[in-house]
Amino acid sequence: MLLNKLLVCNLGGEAVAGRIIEVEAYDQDDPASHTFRGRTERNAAMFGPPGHLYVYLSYGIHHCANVVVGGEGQGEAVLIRSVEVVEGLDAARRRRGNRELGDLTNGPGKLSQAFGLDLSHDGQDLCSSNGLIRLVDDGMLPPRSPQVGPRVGLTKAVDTPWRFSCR
DNA sequence: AAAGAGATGGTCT
DNA sequence: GACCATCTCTTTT
Repeated sequence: MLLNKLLVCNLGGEAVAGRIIEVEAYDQDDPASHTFRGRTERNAAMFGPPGHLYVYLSYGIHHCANVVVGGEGQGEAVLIRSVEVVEGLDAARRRRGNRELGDLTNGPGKLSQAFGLDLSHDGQDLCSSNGLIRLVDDGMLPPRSPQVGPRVGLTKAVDTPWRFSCR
């Protein structure tokens, strides 16, 4: 379960951490998934070992971050759609053009920008203790039990109810 | 408050 | 050459 874990990044000398509050799942049988048509150069990380990062460029402008799940060769990942910054707010806001908190990391492209993530971080291990990008379970309980709903922002398989949030 | 359009570039056919 | 797992700004109600 990825919800309520912390994404911790130390990039460009600026540490930013955030609590994951919304995610969206993709697997190889999903027409909307990048892995639907098999392995390519771009989606290679999704077929790699779980616990690694998959970053792709969206609409030529934004970066989106996923956590690889499932087993190696499975082509499954979970897109991080929204987080709540708990550390490094100054750096996050500077990268986001000094935007208000409610507009800071409430979208996959926005949070990647706030955390300084880009294509160069594709495939990174999120579980190694000395990594610059990490996924941390701090044992905190979710403020709300997880909600399930249809996915958004897609053109295929829109109704597959694989969006989860605890907002 | 809601709806529409343009930006922009890597990846795949 | 077409397609997008998005965001922001502008226009319209």
